[in-house]
Amino acid sequence: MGAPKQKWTQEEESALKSGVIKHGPGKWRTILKDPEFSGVLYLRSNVDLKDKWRNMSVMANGWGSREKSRLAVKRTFSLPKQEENSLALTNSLQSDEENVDATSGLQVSSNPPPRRPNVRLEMCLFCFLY
Amino acid sequence: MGAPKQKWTQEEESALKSGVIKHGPGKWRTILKDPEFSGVLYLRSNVDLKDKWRNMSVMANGWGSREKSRLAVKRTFSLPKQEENSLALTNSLQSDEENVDATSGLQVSSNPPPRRPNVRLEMCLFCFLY
DNA sequence: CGTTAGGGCTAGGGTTCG
DNA sequence: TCGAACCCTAGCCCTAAC
Repeated sequence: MGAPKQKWTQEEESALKSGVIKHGPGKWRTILKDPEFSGVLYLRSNVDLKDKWRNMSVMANGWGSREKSRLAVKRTFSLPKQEENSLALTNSLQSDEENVDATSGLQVSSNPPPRRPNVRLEMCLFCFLY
Repeated sequence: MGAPKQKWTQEEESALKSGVIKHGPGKWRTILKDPEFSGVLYLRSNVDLKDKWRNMSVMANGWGSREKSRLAVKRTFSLPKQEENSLALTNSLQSDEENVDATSGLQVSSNPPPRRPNVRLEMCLFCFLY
């Protein structure tokens, strides 16, 4: 196989973070085409960016489920209405509850509506911490 | 601790080998779901299959009980050529030239593997020798 | 058509057990 | 000490939805 496994370098991670801060999470293609990052990420696909961001986000909140802590923190919470470019980092982060899958009501905010960019809390959280 | 370490039986090993020959190495889930083998391997996971195949391959290469100095077994022979994947068990290891990244067809057997991921040389070798 | 979100799978390193 | 069995998870693939 020509590409055994392409590990992410520090530079690539940084570029990805910067890209997310600049364009917002979910804008993988946009980040990729941004001349500011394309030099570093030129051998990554938009899907790669998405996957890497997912991994980074997981690490950012759970920090290693080394142990047995079945955290399963499936925060499917979406942030209430928010624009692409400006990440609402000023939101208060609700303390982690034992949220049992939010199939029940428990909408975070007053705007559960049609649909939104699907910005997960952990992503913003990571953004916050980076 | 509740996990007494389940040693592989001869039947299981045979089923695994047959599965690899039929579906190709790397298709652990496929092998596991194949009714032909699921009866024998029903208490193994796809990861178990992968791990067992790794051990078997190592032994087949003779690296097993001789010197651990072979850290260089970091295979992935970066041979400029192909030597990629060839589950051409029905014919000899074909030596076609293969472009680096292409997802060219090249189906080998009548059972077209939609796409063959990494088939490492040692695996084929083992397959060949078994 | 192109893109993204999310689930699923594998590869490979690491760890445990015998 | 060594090796087989098992765990962890980054990276990658597949698919649906749009």
